[in-house]
Amino acid sequence: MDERQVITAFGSLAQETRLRVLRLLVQAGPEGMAAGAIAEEIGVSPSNISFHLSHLERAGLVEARREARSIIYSAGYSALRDLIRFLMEDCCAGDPRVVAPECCPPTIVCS
Amino acid sequence: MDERQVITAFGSLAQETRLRVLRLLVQAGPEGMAAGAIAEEIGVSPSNISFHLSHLERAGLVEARREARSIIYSAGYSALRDLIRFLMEDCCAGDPRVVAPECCPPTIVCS
DNA sequence: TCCATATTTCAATAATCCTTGAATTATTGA
DNA sequence: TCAATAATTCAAGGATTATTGAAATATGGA
Repeated sequence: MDERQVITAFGSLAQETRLRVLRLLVQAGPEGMAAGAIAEEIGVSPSNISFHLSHLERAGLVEARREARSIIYSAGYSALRDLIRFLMEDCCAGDPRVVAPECCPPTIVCS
Repeated sequence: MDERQVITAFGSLAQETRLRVLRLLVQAGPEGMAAGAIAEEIGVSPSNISFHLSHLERAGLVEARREARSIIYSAGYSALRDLIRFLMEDCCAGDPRVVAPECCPPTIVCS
């Protein structure tokens, strides 16, 4: 993941609708949700959700698959992982002497 | 950390100069760096680095302290932690049955 | 106090991004 | 094939944001 992709990804997350969509999909899990269901849940128009889902997809933060008439979106967990890695890379110059609890991102697990 | 703060924080990271500054400061560790040194390292004007450092500070992503004539900036590690937590909160609906490696952010430590 | 250093603030321009509704495409079932 | 559903694309607007250089503020040393 290069700098340009990371900037696009953070740009995606810096917007109310998209941030809500991504959290919704993170919570929904790998099964994902249809575009229409997302739009209804978030409370925006079809055209608007499409715009924001495209943005998130270009950033790699969500994945899309067709299922009958619907398009199902799910969170791009690996991109989220890469994003965090990019930010914290070589934290504290990798020097064990300055490693402190405040330097480290949390360990988060899904349960 | 509420939604508005999170959006401001991601907005901060969605810009080349600020992203580079934050990574530089994450790597520099808690000691931090003077504004002028950051500007020189990144290659931007004093006025420009000041604009971006203010943005990062408003977002809570960096902290500032005065030391003689310089103002020293350091990474706001706790805000970074909160950001990740906000994104991954209630991942996969907290259902252990759907927990999979792809749902979890990485465990990153500083060395 | 006076000067040099370090950084911030300000105003103006340029660029980017979000929203809206209408039109378009793709899929399914009658 | 025709109609209905699901989603995307397009163009125009209004709003937000980045960049620049000049002026202003704050600090430390002579």
